[in-house]
Amino acid sequence: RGPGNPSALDPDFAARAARKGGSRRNAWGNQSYAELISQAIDSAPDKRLTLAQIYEWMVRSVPYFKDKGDSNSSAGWKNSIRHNLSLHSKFIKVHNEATGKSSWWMLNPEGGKSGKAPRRRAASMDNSTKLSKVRGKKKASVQTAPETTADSPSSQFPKWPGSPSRSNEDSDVWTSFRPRTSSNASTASTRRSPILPERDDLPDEELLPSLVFSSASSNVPPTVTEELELIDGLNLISPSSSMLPTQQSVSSGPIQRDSSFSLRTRNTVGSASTFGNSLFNPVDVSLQSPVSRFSGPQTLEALLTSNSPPPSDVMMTQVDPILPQTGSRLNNPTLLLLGGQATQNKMGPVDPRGKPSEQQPESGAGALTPTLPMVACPETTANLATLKAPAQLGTPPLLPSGSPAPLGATQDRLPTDLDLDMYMENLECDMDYIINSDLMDGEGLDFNFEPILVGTKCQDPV
DNA sequence: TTGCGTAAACAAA
DNA sequence: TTTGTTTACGCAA
Repeated sequence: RGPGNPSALDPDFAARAARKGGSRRNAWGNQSYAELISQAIDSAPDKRLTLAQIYEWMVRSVPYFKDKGDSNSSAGWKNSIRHNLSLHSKFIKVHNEATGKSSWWMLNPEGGKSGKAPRRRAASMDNSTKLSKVRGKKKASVQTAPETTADSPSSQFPKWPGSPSRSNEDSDVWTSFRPRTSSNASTASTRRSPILPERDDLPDEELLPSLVFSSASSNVPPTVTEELELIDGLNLISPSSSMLPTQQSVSSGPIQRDSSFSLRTRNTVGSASTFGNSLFNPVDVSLQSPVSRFSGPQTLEALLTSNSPPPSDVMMTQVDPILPQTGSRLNNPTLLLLGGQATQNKMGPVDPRGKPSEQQPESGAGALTPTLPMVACPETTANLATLKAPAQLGTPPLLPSGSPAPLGATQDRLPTDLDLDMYMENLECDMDYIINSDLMDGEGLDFNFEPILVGTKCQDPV
């Protein structure tokens, strides 16, 4: 594998190499593929292009590729195009509802971490690498029955296009999407297809909450469903990210979607202009130095103590949603988590999935608060409390060996891996609860349960 | 070491 | 076949 001798396989290599002596980095100029693709997408009226359209743009707009549109000579650079699209988190794939059409490719409003997707073979086997490997393996082995069962998470996502109670007129372009990474996540970045079945590939800390919401959203009235979808979207990037909303915001921008999600997101973000004309720069700044958004004691204090919604734009933009393994990113969610905890008494149950980073601002906006407690298992809340309380006292008995590195207001900061553990625990509880008290009961999924009863169930899930 | 270009394996549509 | 993901390699800065 791999090109031993590029010139042997790349007929343009010589020409390119020849020009390297000059000012050109590549045969077509100094722009990288990623930059060209960005340019192509940016030049599109809708700020989105299919792969084929990107090809077309290249052939049309880049002299070097003008005579390389035929399949004979295009394999190489098209492969590179695809490679770059997949590789860079700055590009996001958006499901194209039109049948037979390939996905839309858009620019990640958050800049995609200055291009590189977080799942490359950077450090040897960091979290992202592990995740990607796991995901890759799963993809190869699992990938089962996407969109099959009625109650599978996927069955709910097709609703996204129509956005139940909203306009359907644009359903063919309504593109539910998620960060590839998540990445999400995500995560992991990853990056994931908008198709929900890929949630099966999510690491547990992401999968579980997703299932929670999926189960809920597929069994609630449309209006509530929409709310939950919103949360689900948020949750996809949880426990700490805010990418999806941002992307939603952008997707609703150029695509002109009429969705409460996007509207709310805009409101939450504070100003859609954040991702308006310049899709990268404003957010890039926050990405490059996310902590700086919190460096101000006022902001931090507000996060930790204020009952009023903190600056929502901070909440929605400060975290890098794609790099859950990024320490700088995790710091913020940790703070946010604690911020949510700090306001727990005032605000009621804390989302067990540890995403007060979304909840808090949303609660302030009154948008999500009613729905979040629905899946908040009191036990997990209790666990959270038991975990958090000592931590807040500066004695983290349940903490892994990591040192919290207390400093000032951040003395509550927990080790990042603890965060994950906490998520896991909380999520497990959610799952147990959902499975045992709802799915197994066969009583339908009524999430409008009483917290007290829920607490009982959670205490003894079996 | 990192970013980039390139090739290629592989899978899904 | 096209699209998309991922891995691997070599090169240059």
